[in-house]
Amino acid sequence: MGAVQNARARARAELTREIKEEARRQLEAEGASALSLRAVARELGMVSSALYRYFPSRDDLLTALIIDAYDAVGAAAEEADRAGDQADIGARWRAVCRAVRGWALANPHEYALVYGSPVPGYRAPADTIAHANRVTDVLVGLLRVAEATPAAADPLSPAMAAEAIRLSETVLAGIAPDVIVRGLIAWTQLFGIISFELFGHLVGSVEDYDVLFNESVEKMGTFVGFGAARRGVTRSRRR
Amino acid sequence: MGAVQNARARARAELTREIKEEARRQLEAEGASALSLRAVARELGMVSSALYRYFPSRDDLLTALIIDAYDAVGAAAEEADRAGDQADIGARWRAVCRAVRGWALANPHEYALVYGSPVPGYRAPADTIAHANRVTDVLVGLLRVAEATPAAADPLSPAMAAEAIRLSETVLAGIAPDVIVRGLIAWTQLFGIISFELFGHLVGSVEDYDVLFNESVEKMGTFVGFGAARRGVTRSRRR
DNA sequence: TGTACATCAGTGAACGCGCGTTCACTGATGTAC
DNA sequence: TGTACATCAGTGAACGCGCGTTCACTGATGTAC
Repeated sequence: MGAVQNARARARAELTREIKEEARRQLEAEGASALSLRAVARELGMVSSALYRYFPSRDDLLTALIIDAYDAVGAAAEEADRAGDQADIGARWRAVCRAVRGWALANPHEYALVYGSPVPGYRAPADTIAHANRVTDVLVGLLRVAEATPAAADPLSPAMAAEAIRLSETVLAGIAPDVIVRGLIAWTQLFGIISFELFGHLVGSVEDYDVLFNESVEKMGTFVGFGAARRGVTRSRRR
Repeated sequence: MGAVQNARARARAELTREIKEEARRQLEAEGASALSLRAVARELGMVSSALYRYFPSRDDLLTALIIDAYDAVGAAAEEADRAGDQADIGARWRAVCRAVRGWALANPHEYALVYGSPVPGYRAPADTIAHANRVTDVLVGLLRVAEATPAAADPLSPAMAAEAIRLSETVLAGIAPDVIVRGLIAWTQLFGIISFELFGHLVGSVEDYDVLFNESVEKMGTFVGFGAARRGVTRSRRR
């Protein structure tokens, strides 16, 4: 257990990383279901059976990639959230949305791996959940400091109110029910528009996806109740 | 070219339909990339090479399934739109949204086939576009009769306004720029929330997805500007 | 510091599998005269 | 209505391929005394 074994351990960690990197490269080229242990091994100049020293099966490699993807998008969102003025909730919302989309555009197949169709024949193990929650928790952090909207103007249905109140008393403690619901709607919209862009469903409508995305972020930010002075901020940022 | 050849042609059409049906069944079981000509043939009691009389390649079969899926969701939306009071735009929006979700829940793998991650190694030919547009056109029809919102209260960014004006003068003639943008946002939200539900990203938040979906439809309907008396209608429908 | 032993990474062959596609063929169905 | 010919659906064997996983093995790296 001295420095020498650490050397072996370090070599192991290094190769594990390289395997995942190569697997990620193949993901970009072919998609998740085409990911092949043999091809990864071939590319690394190893024999396919050697990979079993690092991952007990193909599915475990896939799981590792999924966890990495969730971690990457989560980290991107966290970083964007921390970067700016913490008091400017509108700016934080914008930054988080852009970070998620930026990561998705830079890593389209990893995005598809976790937010697209589930990989056929693959069941995600429970330990992916914590990693999936990282990015969600960033939104929850924002909702916690969002201004409560005048709910009376547009009340929730009784069933929805009951659900939202339950959440606001447990996992989402401290967030107004109306804000929870609006947050969920904005959150699904965010991933909806990113998926539509990535998967080609915006072709033939708008031409400049940046412009549409930014507008969408603005309007949904207002919808949730992220700040009022947002317009001015946005305008000055845009120029 | 008499009744007799029609018999042969009918047999051909029948088997073509059966092949697609079986393929769809396998889609449900395994996902798109696992769709196998040999398995389809096996299940139909044919030899695999016989399928080549009906589809020139596996990709062509996949294309046929994609076209059918787009047609099915499009038809569901059209029918829902036509079913109710044409003057009640809010009710039509609700009906269309529920029809899309209903179809998606009933045919999750077909939904994933067209709205999930693109199938690796497969390029959709151009003739799928017309079918993809069917469901979109239903939304466009609604936007055409939506009340223009008081745009001055929440103006579009200059770049967005330019894009939206271009659309309102060409493919989306007659629809106010602000309504176009809000329609796009609501549309991506609709598919975003359906995808999140189907792909398991709502697990751990809300429990009753029906309730959340309906609330989302209400709020996004208001957002776009589909009717003002919607609340009353909704409430009475819900009971 | 030196030696005996244990751990571990990587090899290479093999198993058993399913896939898409091609091709020459048989026999049934339809057409023309 | 009957016959010669053309069209078409479906067969069965084969090609060439890649896959995940197992297993007995070699040799290098690390550990204990």
